[in-house]
Amino acid sequence: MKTVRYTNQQLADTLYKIADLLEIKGEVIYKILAYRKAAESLTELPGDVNQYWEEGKLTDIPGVGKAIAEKIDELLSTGKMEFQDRLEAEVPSSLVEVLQVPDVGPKKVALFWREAGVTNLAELKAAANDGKLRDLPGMGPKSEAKVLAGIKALARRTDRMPLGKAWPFAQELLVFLSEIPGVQAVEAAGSLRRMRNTVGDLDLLAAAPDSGPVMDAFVGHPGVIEVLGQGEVKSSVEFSNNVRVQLWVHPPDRFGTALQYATGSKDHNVRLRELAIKRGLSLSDQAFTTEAGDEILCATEADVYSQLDLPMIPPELREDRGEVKAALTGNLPNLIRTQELGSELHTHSTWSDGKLSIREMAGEARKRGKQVLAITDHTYSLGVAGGLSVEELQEQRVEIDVVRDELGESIQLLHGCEVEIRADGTLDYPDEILAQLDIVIAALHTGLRQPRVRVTKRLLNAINNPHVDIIAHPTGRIIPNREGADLDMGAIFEAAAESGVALEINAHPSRLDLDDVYARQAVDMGILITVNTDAHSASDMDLLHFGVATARRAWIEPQQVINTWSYEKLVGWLRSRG
DNA sequence: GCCGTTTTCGGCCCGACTGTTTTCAGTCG
Repeated sequence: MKTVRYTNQQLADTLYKIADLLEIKGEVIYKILAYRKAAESLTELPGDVNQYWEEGKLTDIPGVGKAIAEKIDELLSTGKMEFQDRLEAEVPSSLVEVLQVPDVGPKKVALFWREAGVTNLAELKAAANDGKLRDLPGMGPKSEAKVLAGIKALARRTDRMPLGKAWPFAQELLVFLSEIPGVQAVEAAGSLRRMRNTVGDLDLLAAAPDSGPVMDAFVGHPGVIEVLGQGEVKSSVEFSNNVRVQLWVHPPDRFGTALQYATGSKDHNVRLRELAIKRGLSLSDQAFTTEAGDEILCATEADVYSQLDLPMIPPELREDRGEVKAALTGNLPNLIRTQELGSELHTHSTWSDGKLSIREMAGEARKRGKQVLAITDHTYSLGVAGGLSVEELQEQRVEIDVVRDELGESIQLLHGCEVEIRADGTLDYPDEILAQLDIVIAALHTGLRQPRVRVTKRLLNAINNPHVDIIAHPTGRIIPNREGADLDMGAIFEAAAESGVALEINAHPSRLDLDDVYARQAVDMGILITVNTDAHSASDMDLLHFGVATARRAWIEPQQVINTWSYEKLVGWLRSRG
């Protein structure tokens, strides 16, 4: 009998904590890594862990074997885990916060705990201030000062930043780097290059024959407030906006291995190293090395992959989600590209909360090479966004027709709406009004905190309405502050597959909703995807590539996304839906 | 503790940087 409900994330957090405590305790590293791997796997799991548990399929989760499955089972059945309780009796769990301090790892935490009686952050700070750490083995005045600096850094450390913040800042720094004399190439690496929806530290690379002057110029950037480290190959700094940036500088003939290494992900790189080892090679950020000790240099990433007899794997796929196997067997997807999206199907005008008129939006869309633009303003329940009444919608239709006449064939305008799914699950316009529109998008904006069953039912109502063509930003999450609604995604996907409605990947970097994991699950079930900017202004239209990146992370190919279809095919599909 | 197109046992990436050391340990990515 089930007594406790844990979300995937809560369970993952428990496993992460166990890993931290084991590490402080001094367990063998591979046991710790196993717990972390299982935790990471849970955070990425598309389905609900409770369902795996109910079906007795916990060990189907990658990284979850017999031992961890038993512990999860105990926790979900009884709400307790004896292993964890015993561990916490042995190692104070408040030491986990001490482990968060930069430059303080498990060995130091154990040292401070066992030798100086430190059990939490406050005690660590007091001990460092009192000069009690400097005389411990392996410590000294500099290390003690580093602990205090680390505590300060921890206090001001912000969480991972949204991609929408990291991206423009990285572009700015890349321009700065590219202008340093001697620099031949620059590139952003890390999770930014893989286009994860949030980014921790920025990882940047420069190719230059002589790294010294580049490093000097980098740490001398006017925005740098602290140099955390500076070496020949790597330097690390903190900027005044609290963003930490690492720069690697490699000679041009080693740029390929360096870029591949720095792009990650860690797990993807592990897979590549395994392949290298099978070929008698070891792979590092510097080069391949043969067993005889000879180096094989790679100037480009394509060289790195080709050395392993692999096609180039796009950065967005490098998450160890089967991409290496797919590459080996010639089954990499033909990933969608931004320029293939000829239609923008979710935009707003001054009729509701947009900044531009219909005429101006059409001009901006045309400027960006669009052949089709749908105007989909909010409906009246969403008062804060100036939603349209039925009468206003009819007036808007008149204006659409006028602009259509002006534009001729240069761009096709669709008249639609983003119809509100009300708190009771009904839609804002009656069916006969929806039927008159070229395209209907339905979306949740309110009542996102309703209980799972209720909020899921609202969305199902919309999916099952024959006039609804698209579900916009399905979960309603806002990065980084707002969790999405507690939806039963399994039920949502089944209904969407059945009704043929398209699910949106909203391209705004604060949404990216559906996320990559859900989107991949959706297309695997044959559900159509639409990628839209939800533009409220001209500049919003330039955010499309974030949505496309999310689609690429979901292994999505062009034909699965309705925005790539010809106008005729798109309209045919819309008409067939009533 | 997990895992298997060489394996059910024996692996599990590896190098840069820093501060403490006189050759290495800890941390990080």
